[in-house]
Amino acid sequence: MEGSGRDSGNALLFLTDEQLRKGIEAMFFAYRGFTADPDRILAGMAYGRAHHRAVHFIHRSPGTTVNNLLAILGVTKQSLNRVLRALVEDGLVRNEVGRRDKRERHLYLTEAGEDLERRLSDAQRDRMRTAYRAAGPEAVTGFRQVLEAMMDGEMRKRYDALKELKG
Amino acid sequence: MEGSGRDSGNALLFLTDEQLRKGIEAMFFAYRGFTADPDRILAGMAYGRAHHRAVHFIHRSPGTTVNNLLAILGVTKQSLNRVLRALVEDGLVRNEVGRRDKRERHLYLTEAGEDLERRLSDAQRDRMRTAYRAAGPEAVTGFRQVLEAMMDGEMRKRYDALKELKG
DNA sequence: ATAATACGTCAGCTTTGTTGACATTCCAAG
DNA sequence: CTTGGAATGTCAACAAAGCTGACGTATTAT
Repeated sequence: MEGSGRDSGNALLFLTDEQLRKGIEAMFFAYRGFTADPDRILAGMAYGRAHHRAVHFIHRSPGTTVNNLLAILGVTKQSLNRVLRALVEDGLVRNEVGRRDKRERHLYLTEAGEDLERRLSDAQRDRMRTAYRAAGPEAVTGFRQVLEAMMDGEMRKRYDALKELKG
Repeated sequence: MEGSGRDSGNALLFLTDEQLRKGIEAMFFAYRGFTADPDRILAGMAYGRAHHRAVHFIHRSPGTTVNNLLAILGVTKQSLNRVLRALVEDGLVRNEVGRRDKRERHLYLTEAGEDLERRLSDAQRDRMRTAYRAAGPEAVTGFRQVLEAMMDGEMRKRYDALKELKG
């Protein structure tokens, strides 16, 4: 039970097409796992992944505006509005007219919203934690490095902006 | 090379909720980048991500059956059939009745199919390569370790099965 | 002979994205 | 104060890609 391929021969072996393909497939299958648990929770209710994302980022940046959320999620306002309307109607999200700029709507989770967020992120964090623990701290560092290098320019900015908030 | 583990205080810092949240968000934004380039290519044609996935796995395992593909992609046959029909009609995928079991249809890419596959995977590989190069070989190892630990059981099996093919 | 498997297909539904058009509210510049 | 543009909300129509359920047809297995 041995080395399972230490790439020690060629220093650039990790850049071969084969290695890249493996990375691509790993990304595909892993993303499945990444979303599987929240998806299961949401399946029963009338919600989907889009609702999860909205709830996540509102929880993360309470008081964020619709436009902000739009840019982070990278969808159209019509698409987001549908999701947001459902969440507001169901009492998970609260809508507050801006004090300084009354055109803006600031978004907050209600208690029920925070409850759902917690259920979803607990499930997702559990999987992430298990994966992190199995891989170890150095692997985690590498994981994050590769992911950050893989982001699109615009998304990378958003990610960095988020990092500054609580990071 | 073992040195990682036992910094008494912070040894488990990578398992805090904050660290896990960062990982979750990195995964979200990175997946955006991961699919962005193929999406752009496919946008013009009448194809989408589903066609890309089908083409990818047929290229990767030529002669695979419909059932096989179904299990790898984790979708219903109706959903896959819609995609496959379009690809066959457009002459990108070839359909061959099984020699041993005539119920099975073995799937192959035509030359046009291989062309598209190459265009798509070149784009995706380029981004992956850039990310790999920026992060370095050790980061890549960690990246893969975390991803593999994040997969669902069933998907993990499929991923491992694929690995053995060209491993 | 019968049951199970592999595949295709029809019909209908859901989620989540898209455009385009249009109204409202409001800030800010002239 | 008027007006242009920004931020938001909403309507309608549509598309991609998933789903369930039902049914048909070869083919293979029992």
